[in-house]
Amino acid sequence: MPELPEVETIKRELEKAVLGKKITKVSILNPKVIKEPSAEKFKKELEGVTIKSILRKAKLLIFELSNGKFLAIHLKMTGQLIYPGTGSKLARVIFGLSDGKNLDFNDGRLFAELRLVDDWQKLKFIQGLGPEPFDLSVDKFKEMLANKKTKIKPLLLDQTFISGCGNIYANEALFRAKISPERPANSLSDKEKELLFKELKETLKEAIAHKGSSVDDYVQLSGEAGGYAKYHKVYDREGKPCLRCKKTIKRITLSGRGTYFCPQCQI
DNA sequence: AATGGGACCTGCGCGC
DNA sequence: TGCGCGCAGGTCCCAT
Repeated sequence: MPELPEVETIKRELEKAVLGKKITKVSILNPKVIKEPSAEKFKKELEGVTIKSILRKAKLLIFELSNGKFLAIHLKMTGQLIYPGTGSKLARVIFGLSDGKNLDFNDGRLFAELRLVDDWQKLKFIQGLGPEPFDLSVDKFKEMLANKKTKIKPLLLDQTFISGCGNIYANEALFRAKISPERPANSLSDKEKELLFKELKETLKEAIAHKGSSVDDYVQLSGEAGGYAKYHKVYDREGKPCLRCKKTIKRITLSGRGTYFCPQCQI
């Protein structure tokens, strides 16, 4: 489900909603989503602790807890955090809080991963992450693309290369930079690399400002939809006219992911 | 080394 | 109304 802007939205809302509150009860409705430690330990070690801070690293949410541990949540495709909880049939873990309300963790497809760990920085996923676009200089970005023969779009989705961008925003950034998703990364001119880098950051920033894109399952912490989907210029617009040149938007599959682009103005 | 396909799962929308 | 199919925002693993 969510990419960097969606996870950032949830992070900011969690800070307002649950910071300083105690987790009084953990109800595990489907233990499949708990990757470590065991479901029993997970419950035992979380009950009674206070939420001290909320962090985000790429698409990973991290709760810093008063017992020195960290709860790391990756929402993957369909994970949701909802507060106050509503007891959806897709709720997999329900955290009862000291304010009498629940924080629900929902996940239709059961891809999401919850981990209670001593040190989030040691997580394999974290160790493999490339830099977020906001932590990169344009020069470094250009240098990173220089030796890459891979198609640019799959490269933008490679979290070990650059982290935080997912399928929607990769499509959007390439459209805005007028670059074909199939171009080998090292074939981009300096100007194109600069433009792509700028558009990628701007797309992510705009998406954060609108509290994310509600496509399929993503919602804000309150359960409300995010507002950015109506500003998408190319994602999910197959068969519709390009907003720049009116040519029909095409959909292809690149490394297994739906890829939308304008065959005329993205070159 | 890099790429591609399948796996992990469930639910939804579509065409028939 | 019901069924089967294709599709889904992410990541990991394995084969080539």
